[in-house]
Amino acid sequence: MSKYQDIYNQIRGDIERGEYKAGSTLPGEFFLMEQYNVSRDTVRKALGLLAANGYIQKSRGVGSIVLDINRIEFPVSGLVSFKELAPVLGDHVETRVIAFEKMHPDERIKKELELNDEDWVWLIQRVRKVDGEAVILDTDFLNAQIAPGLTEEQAKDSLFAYLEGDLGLKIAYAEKEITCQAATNMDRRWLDLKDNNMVVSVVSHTYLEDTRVFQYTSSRHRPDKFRFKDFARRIQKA
Amino acid sequence: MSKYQDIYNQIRGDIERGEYKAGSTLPGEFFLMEQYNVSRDTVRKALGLLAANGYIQKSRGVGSIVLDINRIEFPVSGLVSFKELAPVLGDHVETRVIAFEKMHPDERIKKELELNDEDWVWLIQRVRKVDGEAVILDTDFLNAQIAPGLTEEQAKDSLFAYLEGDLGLKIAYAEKEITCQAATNMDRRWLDLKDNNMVVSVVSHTYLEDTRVFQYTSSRHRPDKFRFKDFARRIQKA
DNA sequence: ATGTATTTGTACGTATGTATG
DNA sequence: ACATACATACGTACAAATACA
Repeated sequence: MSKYQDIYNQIRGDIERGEYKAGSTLPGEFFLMEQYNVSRDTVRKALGLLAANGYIQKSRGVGSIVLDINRIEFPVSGLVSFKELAPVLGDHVETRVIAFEKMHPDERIKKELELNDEDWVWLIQRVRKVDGEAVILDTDFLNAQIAPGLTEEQAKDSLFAYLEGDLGLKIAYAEKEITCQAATNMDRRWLDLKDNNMVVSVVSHTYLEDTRVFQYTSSRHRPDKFRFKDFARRIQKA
Repeated sequence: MSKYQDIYNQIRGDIERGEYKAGSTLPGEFFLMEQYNVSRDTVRKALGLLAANGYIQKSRGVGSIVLDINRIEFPVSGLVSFKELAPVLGDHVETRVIAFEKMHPDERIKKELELNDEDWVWLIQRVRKVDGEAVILDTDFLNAQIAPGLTEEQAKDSLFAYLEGDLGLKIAYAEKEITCQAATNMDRRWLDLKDNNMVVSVVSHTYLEDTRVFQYTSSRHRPDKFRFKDFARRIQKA
């Protein structure tokens, strides 16, 4: 862990614990330099992370203003695994693995994961229950060349933990697309849809640091249980 | 415009025009220093912007790899006004203003915009037509203390252009929440919902650089025309 | 209205660390 | 073992926006 990440985590903790209150300004950069005994560059990198993640708003001539973190609740946006998200969703979260097999990709998956006919993929389907109701149906395709020794236990626990922790892979970024779609028979079979005839579809491609796609996921949500929160900064135009 | 923003825009243009091809690596930081005759710090700030916006993936010991920008199409995520988004949505985009008045806020709006009883807000309702179909119903509440002289013409054109251009306000960030909801009578009255009985709701608070909320918006979309794209980076854990 | 201090932003330079190939 | 490339961290100087006396 680098110095600026340490300082980021410390200040973030201070904000989350309310030691820096929403609406107040943080100590200035030169003060923080002394407090942490680092250069201004290091302080500014830490503050940059805080700004990017919605903890502060920096303003020239004014200072760094602490934002109201309660309003944002927690990053349901970003790139976070279901397991990491679970504490936010509620107390009773379960995952049931309904399919787990190694197979050759069909045309669609070959294209999504940039594979050839002779390559292998893992197909993993999981139903997520929150408070006893099946509300999310995840279908994952993983490049099996990248994660050859995957087990069903790991799929039930957390794919990300296995890939990052055990394999040492670096998950870098993802593209997601959210749309609404008519419920399919699969949706009706596995989800407690009640009288909903639509689902919210979140399709994502996940990439490693070397820019290889390793995961293609379709996540289908019961609409009344779907919620996506986003924190977006305005990009200055030319 | 600062040097690093210039360089960001130039390299971004080169990527969008295909002069740097997806999968290739950009020239190294030291090469770019010479090419643009700037310091490494300046080059790295430009590359940092490119990485944050999904144009490149930086990798230590390897270089900065150009990502496939066609896949992402264009930032439907982020903080972008409807007018700025229009070119992406299609050729025939119209806005009709169906309500425009200055009023006192009710309890709900007072809370959302952090106002008092005696304050004023603008209520603006707009229907967005894409290819002849009414698919989005926007309801905006604006702090009228911040934008006193707003006109219906400006509301029809672009609120952001007025606020940033004419008033010189700095729009900094927004929080958005996406959910699905049952269609209301208002939705059915103004939108071409066909046989949809739900809408996708995007509720957002928009903030100025001094962290004042100035806009609270409810944007209701016909589900089959709703699409949200997101580019998310993985945050390294402690 | 003016000047001064404060605060963040930009830009430059240098050195060393770390991962990759 | 070596060269290459990005990452971190230190330093300095000045610019630009804001706040306040």
